[in-house]
Amino acid sequence: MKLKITNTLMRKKQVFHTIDPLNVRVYVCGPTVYDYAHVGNARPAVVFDVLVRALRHIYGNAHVTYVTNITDVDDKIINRSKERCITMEALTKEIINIYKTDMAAIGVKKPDVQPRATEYIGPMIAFTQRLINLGHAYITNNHVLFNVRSTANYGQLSHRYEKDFIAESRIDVLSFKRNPSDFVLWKPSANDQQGWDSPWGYGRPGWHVECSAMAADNLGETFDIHGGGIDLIFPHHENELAQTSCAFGHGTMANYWMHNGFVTVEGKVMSKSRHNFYTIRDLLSRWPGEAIRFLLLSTHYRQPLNFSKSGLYEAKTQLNKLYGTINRARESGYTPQCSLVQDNNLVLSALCDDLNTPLALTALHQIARKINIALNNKVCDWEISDLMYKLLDWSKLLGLLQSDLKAWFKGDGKEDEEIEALIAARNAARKAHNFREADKIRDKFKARGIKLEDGAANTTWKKIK
RNA sequence: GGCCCCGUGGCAGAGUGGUUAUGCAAAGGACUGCAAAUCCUUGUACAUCGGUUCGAUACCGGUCGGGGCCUCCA
Repeated sequence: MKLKITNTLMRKKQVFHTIDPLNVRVYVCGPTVYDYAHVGNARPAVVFDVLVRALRHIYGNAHVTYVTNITDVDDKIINRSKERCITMEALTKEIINIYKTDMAAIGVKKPDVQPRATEYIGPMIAFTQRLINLGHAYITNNHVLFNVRSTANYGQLSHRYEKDFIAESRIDVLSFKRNPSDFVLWKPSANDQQGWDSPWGYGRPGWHVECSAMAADNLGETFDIHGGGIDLIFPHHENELAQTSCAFGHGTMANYWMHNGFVTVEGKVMSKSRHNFYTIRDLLSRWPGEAIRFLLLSTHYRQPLNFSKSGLYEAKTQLNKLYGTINRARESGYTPQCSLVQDNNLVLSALCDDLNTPLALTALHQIARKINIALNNKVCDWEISDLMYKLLDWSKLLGLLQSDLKAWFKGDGKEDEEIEALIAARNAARKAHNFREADKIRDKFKARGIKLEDGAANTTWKKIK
């Protein structure tokens, strides 16, 4: 099956051809670690996690290299650590730990390499020196600046050209720039600021260099896919592309550029100053990570996504239904078993069409319905086992439905005994036709968010809140 | 001013030049002591105005509405 992806560089959907099928290489821009991850950080993490799962499925687990960086050199970090009166190292260590924990909780697998900018200062200095030597960068006022006029292709990714916006530029430009579009490769730091010694004095790298240096170091001078949020197209990715292609003399840095759409929160623009944002950490205290993941995948990655509590509720409901189907089949004595019947993997085919995750989710519902119909009709044992297998197996591509059923429906097990005792009491009342008492007990369960299901043989329970 | 995206039934959200997903919610039915779960059925949606076409929600153009980016800001 051919994977098709929308390439921002070409502005169209294209069939993906890898440079090397034995080593498919992907780089995605990660977070700047000065604050807790929010849903806007989580979207690219989840989306590209699914892309990488699909690539590993197609090319083989060992034949994909996935790199996402962590930006731990940044003015925001400097400022935040001052505010909190802690060292930058303490701040970034804390935030990185939280980030990794939160991403794991929403099912994001660890990338193969997760380099930190501070670990690559040497390569960044070398990279900058290389650009100076090749005449693409110049030194002025203790800064090293990239000269955008040294390459004819500047603007090819964002389709943004100097002539178009220079007159309307709202931002004051550094007076010593040769051209307003030139950007910083290295800038001086004050003595009390984070910095490193370099041929141009004590200072720190500009924002864009880190990705060029780390991508080249880990993936080579050109690689397959470069991803990130749509806001990164300009200037970040445009500048990375300019630097890398100039430094190495290849026309391009990555063959395919993919960008995920923006996230709004409860219908409004996500804004830190207006306190309109959800951190993953907060959400996890109320909702399963899988519901967060499900919601993020229920909209196509290039579309804008509105992240809302009601959306989370529906995501949870849908997961309850899917897990409920597996649970029902298991309670009927079936186990997942792969049959010899070949079936088109509908999740994979949906993902191959530019990562159509919403369509992939409907494939899950389709199988669930087939299982339920088969269970209702009590026929075809092997078919039920086969469908169960497919539901669970296909879901792996999306990173869903891999949780333990008991954990999903019944929590940590602390209440099990008490609940079972109450159910026994209720069933005794039912047997005695004391339905008023039986319903009273069920109402109590309902108030606790526990749903009872009276089966033919026994009564089972699920937490639904 | 420049570049770009979006507007689908009560809600979420795919897709397609003609047969009109999927999920949630709602209504009816089967089942059940009552429920729940599940299955079945129902609702004829594609901002607006033109154009192309035998035929457009889908292609093109205008309009209206919403959103993003435009240089040290991630």
